Amino acid sequence: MRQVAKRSQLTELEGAALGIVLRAGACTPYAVRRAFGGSPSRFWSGSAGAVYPLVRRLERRRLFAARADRRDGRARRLLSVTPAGRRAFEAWLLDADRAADLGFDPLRTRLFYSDLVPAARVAGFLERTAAAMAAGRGPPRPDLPHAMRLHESWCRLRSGALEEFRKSKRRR
Amino acid sequence: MRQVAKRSQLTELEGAALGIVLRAGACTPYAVRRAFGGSPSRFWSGSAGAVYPLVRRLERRRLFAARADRRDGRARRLLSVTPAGRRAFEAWLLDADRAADLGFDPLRTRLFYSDLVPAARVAGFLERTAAAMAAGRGPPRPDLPHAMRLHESWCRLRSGALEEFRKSKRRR
DNA sequence: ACCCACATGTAATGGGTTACATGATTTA
DNA sequence: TAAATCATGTAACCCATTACATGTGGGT
Repeated sequence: MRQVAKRSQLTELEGAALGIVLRAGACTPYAVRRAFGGSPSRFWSGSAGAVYPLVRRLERRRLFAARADRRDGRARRLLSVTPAGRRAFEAWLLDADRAADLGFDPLRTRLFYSDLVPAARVAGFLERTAAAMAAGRGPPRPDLPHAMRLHESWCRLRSGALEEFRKSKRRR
Repeated sequence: MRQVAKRSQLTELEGAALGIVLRAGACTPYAVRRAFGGSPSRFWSGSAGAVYPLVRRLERRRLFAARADRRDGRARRLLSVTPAGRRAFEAWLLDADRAADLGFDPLRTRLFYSDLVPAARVAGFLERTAAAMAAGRGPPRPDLPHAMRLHESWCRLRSGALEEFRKSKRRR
């Protein structure tokens, strides 16, 4: 899965990066990396090779502004979102067509093809998956109540879908 | 978002491609493209530049076998899955750790940052998104009942999450 | 005749991953 | 003092996207 991005439209990663800096008020590219890395999905890894070029890209497009800061010896750059950046962020977030897209779910993909594998092995797989989901990393940003509710309700719904699938297999 | 793929581990796209050919018994790379393109998510576009090199890759790794076929003038290649291919497919599908990953959902991402946008605009966005999800492309592969059930239950789940979020906003 | 679907591919480009490189500060 | 964390970046690689190129077969 890759980013789509018609000319000048923000990618998912870029939109999220603007959101992170907007929420923080101002922060370093490193903090953006941490925020991505703390996500409960491996698809938001926040690798250096992704984040630093992304930040430079958004600076060139005047959506980020950066100022140097070396209050404590460390040379860091503090990012903030420009007015144009905020407008781009809102346009990205409020795009209902992109929001409606089903996205990409490794569990859904596997269930879709699970009829091609012996049922006994699938049953074991479903059990292990349910366990891994339950044991999965805790909720991201416990400091943000709305984000926690969202994370919880998403996990609950996914577990629900998995249980529904297991029941329908047993019934058959 | 990019594929992860530790050396010799199948990517999501590769696993799904094996699944498509296993289900068809034998089919052309073009049919694999169609299958990807018919997916309800834009993240499975099935572009030529993705599928043809992918097929060659899996041929080199002896997971696909190809034979030429020109029964009706058209020069086509018929793919089949080798025994090693089936083993790789099962290992890919039965990977509970990868299945448990939350994946990548454009709606979830936007809800996560929605507190940064004026509530009135978010309300309109949620309504448009609900409408777009309802009007979205129909279910994929109505010929496969298990796939249809899965698709339906997944859409229902996402709509449920959206409604839950809207209610929690209204309560506030 | 023309267009659409079938069918196979390549080239340029974009962008994410892994791994590496460097250095300061904090903590065990 | 050694390790972890903060902090910034680059280089090689992989792979998906867009756009292009080429040709056949069937329907209007």
